[in-house]
Amino acid sequence: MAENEDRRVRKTKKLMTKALAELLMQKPLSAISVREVAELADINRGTFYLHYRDIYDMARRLQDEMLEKFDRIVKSHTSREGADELFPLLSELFSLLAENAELAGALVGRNGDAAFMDKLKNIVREKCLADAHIMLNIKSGGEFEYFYNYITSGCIGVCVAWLDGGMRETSAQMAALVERMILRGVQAVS
Amino acid sequence: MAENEDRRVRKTKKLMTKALAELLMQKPLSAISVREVAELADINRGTFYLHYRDIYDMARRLQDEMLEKFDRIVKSHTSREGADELFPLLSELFSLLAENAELAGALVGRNGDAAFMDKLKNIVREKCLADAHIMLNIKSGGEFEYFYNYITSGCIGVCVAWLDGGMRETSAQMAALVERMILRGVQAVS
DNA sequence: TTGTTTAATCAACACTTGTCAATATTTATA
DNA sequence: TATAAATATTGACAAGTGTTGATTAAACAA
Repeated sequence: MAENEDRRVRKTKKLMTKALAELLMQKPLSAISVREVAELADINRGTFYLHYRDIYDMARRLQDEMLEKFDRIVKSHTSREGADELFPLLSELFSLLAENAELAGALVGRNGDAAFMDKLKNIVREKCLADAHIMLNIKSGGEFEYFYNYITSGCIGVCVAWLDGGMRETSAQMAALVERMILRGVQAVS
Repeated sequence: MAENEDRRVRKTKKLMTKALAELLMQKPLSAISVREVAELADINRGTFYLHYRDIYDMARRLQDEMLEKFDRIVKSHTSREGADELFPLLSELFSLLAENAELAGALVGRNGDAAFMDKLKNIVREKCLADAHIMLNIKSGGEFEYFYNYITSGCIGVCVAWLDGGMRETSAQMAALVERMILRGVQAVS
């Protein structure tokens, strides 16, 4: 038991997830039927109901799994003294995205769920709130809101572009790029 | 045009909302069908689709409306100098609940949506974040998280109890009660 | 008040949903 | 390997879904 779940379960879920991700690239969740997912995943429709209550339930649970992974990484990079280096954190996050490129792209893309992105932003917000006074010289207060919205929305935009463009850069390259943009803005490098 | 919508639309939506609220008191959203709502509201099932895409769409939009009203009230009580009196704000919020007792009770009750409550909390959180240093002597930092979670969860609990118990107290009484509990704790009054 | 616009109803439709019991298959493990 | 346990498949079912076009009724504006 590699993942605490029957191999068949893992396989089935992976197939269904891939199918949902593909469909989400084409149309919103409300227009996707269980039948479509099952058909595209090439599993029996009844099998779907062995794992999820309905399409919305499936989407919500996949979102939650992603959020949890995301959160775990962010939290693991909170050193006791306050802030730590940005690069290792970003690097891990981009690796997470790369490992789940299809799903992540779908959740955050054209037909993504705004509520999901809000939750993502809030995780980053917590992190910023905790580190802002050390990591960056932001005084908090009104400025902080703009600061964190800028970073989170900007990052999501960059991630979408990266996933959309076929992930030509490595996770490390992306992490370095984003770190630089956060800390120094978008001035051209020599 | 009293509300910028055809009177028939207002009537239909009110009926559907009431029906959904009643059903939500009995079972979770995922177990409620469009047919049930239409039947209980005594409208044609087709009419439902004139207004909402499906059951989830309906619930989400009702939630959003409540959140917006809630937010508007909270924001309207942010004076320029920072914090203002707690009582008038609470009073308005309890009036809002009273005006929408059925729906509010359903959204926040046994079969309520955790995500909805989270959003509610976040509105209060913003408010607290803005006023904490003046309104109360909280130093921010770690304490703040506990502080605001205590207040928000506590308030939701009180509201559920109030709506559940048939709203025997007036909005003003509830506002006064909650204000006292927030500022001075739950010591008995003479 | 009258004419125009908009909303609600109704019946019908092909399709999807969620569930079931029976069965077959895969997995873990003794 | 043989066995028990867990998972997936199949086919079938009643119920619910979302949409349509034709019709009726209500609301609005001049």
